[in-house]
Amino acid sequence: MPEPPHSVDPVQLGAYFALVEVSDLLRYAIEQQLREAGGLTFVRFQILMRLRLSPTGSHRMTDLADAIVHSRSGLTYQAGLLEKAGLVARAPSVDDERSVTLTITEAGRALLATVLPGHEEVVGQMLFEPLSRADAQRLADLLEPVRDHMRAAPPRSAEARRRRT
Amino acid sequence: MPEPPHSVDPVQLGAYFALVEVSDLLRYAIEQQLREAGGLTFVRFQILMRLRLSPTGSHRMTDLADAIVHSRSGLTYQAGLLEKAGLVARAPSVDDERSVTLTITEAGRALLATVLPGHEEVVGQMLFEPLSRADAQRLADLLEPVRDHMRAAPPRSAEARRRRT
DNA sequence: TCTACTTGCTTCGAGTTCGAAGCAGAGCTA
DNA sequence: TAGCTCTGCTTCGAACTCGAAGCAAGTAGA
Repeated sequence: MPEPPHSVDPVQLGAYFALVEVSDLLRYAIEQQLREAGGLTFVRFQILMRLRLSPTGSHRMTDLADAIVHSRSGLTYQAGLLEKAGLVARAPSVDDERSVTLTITEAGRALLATVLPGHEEVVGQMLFEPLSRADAQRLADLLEPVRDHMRAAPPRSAEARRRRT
Repeated sequence: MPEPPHSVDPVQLGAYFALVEVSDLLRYAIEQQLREAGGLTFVRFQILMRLRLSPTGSHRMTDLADAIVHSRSGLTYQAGLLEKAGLVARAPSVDDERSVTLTITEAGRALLATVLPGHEEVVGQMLFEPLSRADAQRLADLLEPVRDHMRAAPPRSAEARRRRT
């Protein structure tokens, strides 16, 4: 007896495709805006944002790498660029000589302030214009558990997997 | 009188952050699986899938570029790799001598067949494990209008914008 | 405390992306 | 049909990403 052709749930498929395309187009639009408004990429913007949101204005390299970029080397590169641009200061950590602490500078905060209104506008127009407040709430309620699930479950990178072995 | 510090709607912020992180982690997990299962990247996988879904098994370069990659040159590069790997055939279009038509080969279909079960498993585990069927439906219902809105609204790329001018 | 392992970051090379520039085929207007 | 413009793709250089390898600082066990 022939197997049924193993069709995937079309609802899941629709959600999956929409998610991929939405995040792809959103990211692309964001990159455009950040580039034009302040010569930033999305990755650098995310690093600055994370630093700014921290009470101390700083983070260790590793923590940023895990959160934003999928490799340490990638973060080293970006940190170098941000430092060269004066948006961030790099210093060895006090407690651990190996560790490097990144701190956002005043120039970094200023650039964020410049760029943020446009950023919010793009996100608002692209993502939230077709969504009511209730829709946004529903979207958050759906995606936040998924995010937590993803964070918990799998090795985040081959590097992390290797280290874990 | 001082302006209120212009706080963004925290619900929207949560949905936005969750979306970015979910799609980022999902994409990364997918890349891993595709690489290990068949030496594919997500971009190449998407190109093959789109070709396979077409009744003729083929598409023009431009259509693929608009859908998957944000530049023509990026697609030229990927098409070259896929052709070299024998997964795709490249031929000038019949009706338009400038245009190039990409067609998936038997080898391409076979590779997709090899890779797809694992792909579905990853997506199922990462994205849909924490979601009920009804949740998946809700997610699709939320994101599909957003996707349509994004497709309609803005120039997709600087290249496209320039062309339009 | 000496040795072996682990951790945190950097350097390097390979692969991928984009936009600018360029070329050739198609289409339009006089 | 000659000349202009537009369109479709490619080539090129610059920027960015990753994983492997390497180094130095910390940690744990004998």
